[in-house]
Amino acid sequence: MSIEKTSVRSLSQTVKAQLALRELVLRGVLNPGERVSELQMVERLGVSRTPVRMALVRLEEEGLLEAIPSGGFSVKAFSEKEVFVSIEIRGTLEGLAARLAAEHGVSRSALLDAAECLDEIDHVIRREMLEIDLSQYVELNARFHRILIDMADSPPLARQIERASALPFASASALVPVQSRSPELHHILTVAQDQHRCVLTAIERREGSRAEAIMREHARIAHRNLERALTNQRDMDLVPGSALIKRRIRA
Amino acid sequence: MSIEKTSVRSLSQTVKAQLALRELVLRGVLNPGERVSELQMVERLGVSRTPVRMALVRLEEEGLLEAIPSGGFSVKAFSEKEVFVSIEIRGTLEGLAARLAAEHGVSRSALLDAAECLDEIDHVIRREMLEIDLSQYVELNARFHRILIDMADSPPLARQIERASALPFASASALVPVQSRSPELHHILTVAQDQHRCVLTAIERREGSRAEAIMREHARIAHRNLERALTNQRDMDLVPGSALIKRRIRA
DNA sequence: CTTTCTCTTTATGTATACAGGCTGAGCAGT
DNA sequence: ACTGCTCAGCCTGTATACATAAAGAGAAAG
Repeated sequence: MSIEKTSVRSLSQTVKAQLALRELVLRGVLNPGERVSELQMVERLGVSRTPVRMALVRLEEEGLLEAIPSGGFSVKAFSEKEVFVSIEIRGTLEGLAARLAAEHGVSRSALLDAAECLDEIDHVIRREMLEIDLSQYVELNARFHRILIDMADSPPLARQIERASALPFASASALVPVQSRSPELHHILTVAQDQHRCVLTAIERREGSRAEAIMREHARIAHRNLERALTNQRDMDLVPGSALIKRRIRA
Repeated sequence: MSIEKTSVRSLSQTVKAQLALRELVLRGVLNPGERVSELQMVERLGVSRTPVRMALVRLEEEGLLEAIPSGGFSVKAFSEKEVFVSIEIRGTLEGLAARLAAEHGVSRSALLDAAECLDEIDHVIRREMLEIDLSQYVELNARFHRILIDMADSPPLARQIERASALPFASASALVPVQSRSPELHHILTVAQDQHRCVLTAIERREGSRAEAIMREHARIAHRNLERALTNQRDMDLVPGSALIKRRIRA
């Protein structure tokens, strides 16, 4: 988020390489399965081998690359099923976070922060039926999810969720833009926002099991969005990292 | 497992450094919070800076180290709560795996493999009431959990579980040895084994929700073991990575 | 006696040279 | 024409030199 504001000059070579390389992978410039040669990246990114190497290791950790047994890395390919499971994993972990938050109880101020965030989302959704500012929604949605994870107050869980969300198509608001051309857009956002409200209420009332169930179901909205994109080819460009998904022939 | 058989000579310098460094951290030679200097490790491990650096990055990914903002890494410290949550995360993910396996359905041969493994565990447990070979139990237990994860047939999930189990005290059979001196040993193993049987039955019958619940509860046996070790100081040496856990004063 | 500033020491980040192994192309033999 | 082998090119793993930034010690000033 705020890291974007940092000037490119101030970034370390490693971070620079990591960002550039991730972009290359996500945009599909590097094809899935293809080997990523260090030297080629050296001349393409303009940094030396050491930072490139570092970036490769970190991108493997992120799940965008995979290690080749004989050495080096290749661009990872994902089956449709793997994408669905990745979303399910994220939802499950967020569900756990919501349950922990509910069971431990959370501070008044955290609840107020969350509620305020939801009010802002309401404002974005209801402003006018048409022309919803999706980028604003995406940002607020991400913020709400972040608040929720903070409520769990468990660094290991936060870390694990972060890892699960590192896959470009698995993060909380990655697939929201898929609906941008859909007539159901307003409908789906309304449902999602209701889940937001419900989970917050559940946490407030210490209803752990309910909070967990809601967050799981909430993540499945992403399933639907993905399903939509897989059916309507033209919506696939709205899916981040779609270049990595190996399409199956669909009836 | 089988990697242990590989001669040290054949291992890459990076892997060698990684193993040695992990050992140093786990045995508490390096204290939590302490900075891990590359150069010191170079002379202690007998490899050059590059592999040491690589090992540091990988151990950070494992969760044993954490990056220092100004550069470098330090040994991570875990609160008791964080350890409990780490176990809960592992259990939750294994629960998801069990549910997926149940819902997708599993091949006959996988079910037979699992059943055979459980028979072997029975054999170990029932052999004689006293003197159970715990190391054998630990290995078979790990094998069963592995089979279960394979049943889910989801590389992303397997990967995530692997990550969650990377923390030394969070893995499936890490805390089993804590009971070695306990009179309840046989009792607890019996209960755990029953859960193994039940989850397998649930998967076979496609009872996804039940399979999930059982695996979650199964992981909570580790909670109990940890609680025991935290109460009885003398059992703490049986907890892997206990050096990393910052004890709270207990009433 | 405490505090602050400076200087020295040492840490990491980066670049690059070197060695060993893998891959693939081309050639020879069947 | 096909198959197997050899060799060359390239790629990664490793070591190390250099630059820059941080941390700590020591001295001087308040």
